[in-house]
Amino acid sequence: MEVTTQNIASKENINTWISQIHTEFKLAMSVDCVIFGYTEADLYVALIPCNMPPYEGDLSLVGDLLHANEDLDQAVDRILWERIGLRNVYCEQVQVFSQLGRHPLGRVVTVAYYSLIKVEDYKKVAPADCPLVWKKVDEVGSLAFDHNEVFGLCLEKLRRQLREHPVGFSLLPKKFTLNQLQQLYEVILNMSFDKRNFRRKLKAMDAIRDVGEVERDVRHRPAKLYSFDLERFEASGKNSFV
Amino acid sequence: MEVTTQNIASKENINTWISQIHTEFKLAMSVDCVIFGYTEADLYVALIPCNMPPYEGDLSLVGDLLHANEDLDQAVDRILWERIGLRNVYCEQVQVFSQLGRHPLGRVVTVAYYSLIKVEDYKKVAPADCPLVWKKVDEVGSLAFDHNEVFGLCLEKLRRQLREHPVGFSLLPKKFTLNQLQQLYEVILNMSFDKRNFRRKLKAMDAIRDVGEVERDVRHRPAKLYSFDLERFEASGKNSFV
DNA sequence: TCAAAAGTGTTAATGATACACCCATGT
DNA sequence: ACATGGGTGTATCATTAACACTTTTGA
Repeated sequence: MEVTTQNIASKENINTWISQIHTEFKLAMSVDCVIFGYTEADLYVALIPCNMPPYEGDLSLVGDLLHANEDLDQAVDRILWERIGLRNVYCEQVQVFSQLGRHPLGRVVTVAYYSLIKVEDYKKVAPADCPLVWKKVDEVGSLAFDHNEVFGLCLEKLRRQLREHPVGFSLLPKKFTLNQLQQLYEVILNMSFDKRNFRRKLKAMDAIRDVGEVERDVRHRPAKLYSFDLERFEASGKNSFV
Repeated sequence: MEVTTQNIASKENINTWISQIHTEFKLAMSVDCVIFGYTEADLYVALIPCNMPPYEGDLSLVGDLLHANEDLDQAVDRILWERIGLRNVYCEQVQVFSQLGRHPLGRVVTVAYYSLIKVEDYKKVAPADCPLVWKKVDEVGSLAFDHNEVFGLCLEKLRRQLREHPVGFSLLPKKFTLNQLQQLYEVILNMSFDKRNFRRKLKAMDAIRDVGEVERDVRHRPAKLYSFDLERFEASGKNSFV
């Protein structure tokens, strides 16, 4: 930290604020969603062809401008509804990108969010004319704008959150087997876990509850079903999943 | 996650974007800085009296509008220079607050940052007419706008970062004693550590280097001086301080 | 010689990792 | 009966937490 002589701002008053807010500013905000799509085999990200010079032909994240009558969280919900056809999707704000010149058409400050959906849920409601492209997260090529940076940060944050918070359960049925849960962690984190250690740790977390049922119609020993128990997890004060 | 029928957005094209960016939007962005001031005894936060109805008389965080020719990081640097008289201050972006109606004068979306300075550095350059008020972080009362929420999140993030990243060294002289370092962790995290365990852990991190000197002019056994060694720390791949 | 803070090791408890076999079901 | 995935326990190692005395300097 450098210490130098002072340079005090001229004091603003209400009138300068009002005039600045209403006249000086012509700035747009957008939201860019890193929509992660989960399957039991892989983690994907939703991309769309970009039609804006100079990025025509590249893929970009799914985004839109913030409207005047909504806050950012509402904008994310709207975008997911309009583009993906899903509501009540798990979302997290990640970071703001405000670099001058990041958008070719003018001053657009964007806020990155990630969200988590099941690809199968999307498939049920996917529009025929929808240009969405799903790429495996480790096969994302060069994206439009600064979207590679945005994507990278969101993937990092997703993985950090998954390790420390009960984030993944929105991707499983209400009742799930422990193997489904482990598979989810393995796919998203791109690593593998020892089955016994994974189970021991998970049970010690007080986050899941045996619902007393088992799988049906499998041609092997049926697995017990569990459900996520948010109350018990929060009461236990434990943290950090794996 | 709820799956329902689709509601596809009408496709936008470049022209709609351009017109939206340039006409629909009249939105201001601001930066609110949670400026943490460190002394060897306490952690403070810098506040200023608010002169904006309906919050006249309350204290608020130090903030300003984002100017047209700067990005957010630059705005933070400018604010710290104008208000505090310091440059090259450690800063981290924390979160965006975009709730409708959060600002009484219009649509202002704010981005929260925290920054770390030494109170003594500020005192050297503090302007006589400057209305800055330093409050201990656990004695912050009710603040203007949504600034209590902003402050709380920034304090949380500071503490998380301090535990996991080499953040605190900007608050110490280039050469410091291990007790100074421990005191810093204790003050910011508001907890105490065992001296031997703290040292063992810190040395195991490969983050500090004995510079072969000792304190002068103390009326007790002089402590060895250490310096932070960023290169060695990054090379070691270790993480998580305490 | 006294006051004041610096410095240093060991033990116990806890948590993490590695590892292999039997079980229940459908076909 | 066999193929398939489900389910379980123990031993080792690494990490963390608790704890008290001697050392060096200035006054």
